[in-house]
Amino acid sequence: MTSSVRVRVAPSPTGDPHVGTAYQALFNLAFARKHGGRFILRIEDTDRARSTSDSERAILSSLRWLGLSWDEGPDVGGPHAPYRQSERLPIYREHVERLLAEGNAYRCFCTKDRLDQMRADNRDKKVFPGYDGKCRALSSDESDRRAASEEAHVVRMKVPTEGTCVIPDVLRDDIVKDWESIDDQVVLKSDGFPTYHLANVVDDHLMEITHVIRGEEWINSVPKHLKLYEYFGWDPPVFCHLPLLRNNDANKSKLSKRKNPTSIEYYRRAGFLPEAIVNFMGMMGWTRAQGEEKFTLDAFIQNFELEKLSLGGPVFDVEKLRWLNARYIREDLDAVALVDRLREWALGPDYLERIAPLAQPRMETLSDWGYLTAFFFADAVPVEAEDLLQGGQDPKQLAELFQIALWSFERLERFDAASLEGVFREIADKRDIKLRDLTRPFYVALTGAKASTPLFDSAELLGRDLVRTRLRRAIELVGGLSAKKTKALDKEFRATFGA
RNA sequence: GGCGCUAUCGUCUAGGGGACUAGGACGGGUGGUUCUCAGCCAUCAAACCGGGGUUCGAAUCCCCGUAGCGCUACCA
Repeated sequence: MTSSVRVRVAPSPTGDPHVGTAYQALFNLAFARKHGGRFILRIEDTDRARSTSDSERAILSSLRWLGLSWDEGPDVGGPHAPYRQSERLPIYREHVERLLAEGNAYRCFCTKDRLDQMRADNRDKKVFPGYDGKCRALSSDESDRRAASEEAHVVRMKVPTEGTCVIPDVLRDDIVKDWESIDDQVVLKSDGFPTYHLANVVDDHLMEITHVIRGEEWINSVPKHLKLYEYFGWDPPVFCHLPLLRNNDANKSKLSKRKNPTSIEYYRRAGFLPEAIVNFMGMMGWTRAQGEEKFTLDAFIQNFELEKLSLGGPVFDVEKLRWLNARYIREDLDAVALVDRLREWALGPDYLERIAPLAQPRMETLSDWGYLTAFFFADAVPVEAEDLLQGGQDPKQLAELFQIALWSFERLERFDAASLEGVFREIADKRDIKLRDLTRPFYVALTGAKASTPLFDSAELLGRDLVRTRLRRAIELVGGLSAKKTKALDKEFRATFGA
């Protein structure tokens, strides 16, 4: 019947490579391989403000490191290139024109203020806060005239105002939603870029995607997508919405970097093996009844059955990952292979030669290398609260300083020594603390030692993820920050350090 | 607030009307092995969210609650 299976993972390059992306990539890949189909990587960089090429590079390299390889993608090409949405703008434009011409979409000239006001009102009235359709009523003459005079506008698709829509899903019973609860979605932004919904549908069709396997957060958007398929006269793909990975906190909220390391890069730096990570992600979905939990990617693919996935959002439990990782180290590597892995990981010349200049001035003998640089090769570093508080620091204030630094680091475009120094100088200035008094506890938090290699350079080499994890741990060590306190501090931070 | 999804040990899960005294794994406890530790072995504690139905029989099907999550953007 249908042509062969084609699936895709479509990350948005707006941050660190997320384990959730890898999780979805794994399930898509397994489904494709199981059915002899193709697995495609598409970059959804339609958010001009947030997308970066650094992020795209990092995502590609992380997925490749995990061994989740794709058959078509921006780097390897394929019959439906380009695979980067920012390079497909004319295609989207053309489809938007068609929607407009056929009366299935309209230009909307409403201002942000008006929309905000409208949503606030609707929310107060406790009704669905969607777009009220003001510009839907515009005559085509007026719409054309205003567009011709270059008045800023978006294009919205028309969504029915009554009746119901059925969302089919491989893993659930049909989901029924009232059209009334669905917005006239913006499909083309005022900057000429498409929104996710339009670009996604157009590309999935053009790239002949047969099964859309993606995160649960998209379920509520399916009606809009189905409508677009209908407007274009296309057959929709099969939908399958995967549960979202969760934090190990009280509420089990959607996995977020505020609470957990979510960057694949962190796990790499912390010394996890790619095959263990992939195995672990495979375990989150189902396990064989009495069976072995350690399995290769090939075995996972052999036994893969999309329909058997369990739907409760799994907690990403690093403890269990550690256990699995330990088994891979013990059971799958001999001494030679282990040394190879270590070299690949951090004991190769690239990393060592960057550390060397920092350690060298402080070495009396070669053997000093060990204690001077140990923290570069660690995940967590052994620190006690009293080490952090030496010099009579107030624990609460110190926790705040760590947190402020953490937030400042997140805003940094480049995580390099110069930028880091800038952050510390700014904090010292704004908080009226001498730079050396400010930095002292950071040495301890990051290196586990009172004296060590220079802070800014060391932090750069450590990288964002390890720095973040160690600072977060330091905050906990000195007593933590309550949710309330964090909120207040965040407000103060935005006020003093700029929004 | 509205709408949607989900619900088995602390965690990942098995289970799809009787085989459930609810199984496995992580983590935890105890004991053994070992020069220490890790490992390994043995062993213990630990769950069907609540309430109603349906049925001879329900973790499994239905309904109602509750809770968690998600969506509710010119972010994806």
